[in-house]
Amino acid sequence: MPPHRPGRTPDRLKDRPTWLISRAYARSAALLAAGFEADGKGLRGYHYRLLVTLEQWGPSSQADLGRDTGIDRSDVTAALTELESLGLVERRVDPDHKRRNIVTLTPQGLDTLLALDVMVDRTQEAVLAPLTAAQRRQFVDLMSRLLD
Amino acid sequence: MPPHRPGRTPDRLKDRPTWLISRAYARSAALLAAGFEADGKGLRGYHYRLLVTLEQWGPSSQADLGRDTGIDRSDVTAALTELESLGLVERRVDPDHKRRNIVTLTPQGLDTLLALDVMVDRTQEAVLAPLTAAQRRQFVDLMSRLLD
DNA sequence: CTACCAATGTTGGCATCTCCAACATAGGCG
DNA sequence: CGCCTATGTTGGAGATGCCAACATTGGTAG
Repeated sequence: MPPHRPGRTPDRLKDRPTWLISRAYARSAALLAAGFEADGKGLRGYHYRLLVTLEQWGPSSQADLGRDTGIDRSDVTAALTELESLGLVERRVDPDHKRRNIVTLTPQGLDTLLALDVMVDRTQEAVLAPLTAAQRRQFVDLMSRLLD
Repeated sequence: MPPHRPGRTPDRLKDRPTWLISRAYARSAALLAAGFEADGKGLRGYHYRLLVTLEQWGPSSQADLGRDTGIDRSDVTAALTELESLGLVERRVDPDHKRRNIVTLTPQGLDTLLALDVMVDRTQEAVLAPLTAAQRRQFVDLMSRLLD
């Protein structure tokens, strides 16, 4: 996976945040995709985000999962169907609000999440490799501000 | 355009560089897409990257353009065909290396590029809005290091 | 209480970006 | 001369992100 062999990056681009962000995303997404691929269960970023969110806040509605993960309602539906067919989550109708589904993480779902965590952490290391520890802290700080 | 109303971002995600990068990319890409859309010529990021690169280094082969922009050869071909049909670039066979195309920016292509530059610059401002001037410099510096 | 409005889950579709495989052609190099 | 590589092209694929439309369900304003 050769993410942009640096040919000759034009001046107009090389300092533009949108360009830097898009290049960093390309690299980071490729590394993550390779990690998920190596894992072999056919899961992708959307599934991981959903598992993480369920572990953090427990049973949630699909709409909440969408807001928490930044995934569109329709894509939440599709990803959950896949997770459900793998036995990693369960869906049931909320008895108090019949229009709502309550999604629950299964024990197998938690196991899978913990295994993926290891891979994801290794990927962070690979992405941040060029930075010192202090620079990494700065990076996380600045990126967090950017998303406020 | 509501890019991730911050529902409740899980702790596992909120400090992970890959997560931050993907969220920043989603926002930045959406802003850029809106800008291209408003511009109305049906151009997208690939076209802009190619125009910029041609302006910077003059006539180039498609393979060089691909390396410079991080765009796959096949996608360069498609995007150039669109730019050519709009009269923004010209393609001709290199007389010295008949397997190679030399791509040239037309005057209309330059005009279009300059107009897009204005929009793209405004977008940088929108993306970096939450940061101070000093933080913006830090951000560009750290992101550049990340891509070395 | 009723009528309207909002939220939810679902289906289906679309655009962009990225990458890959295969092919024919043309040059370079042993 | 024969092999290997670079180039341009075609066709395909997957991941991400969005949007529209719909039926259902709840809440709320009148």
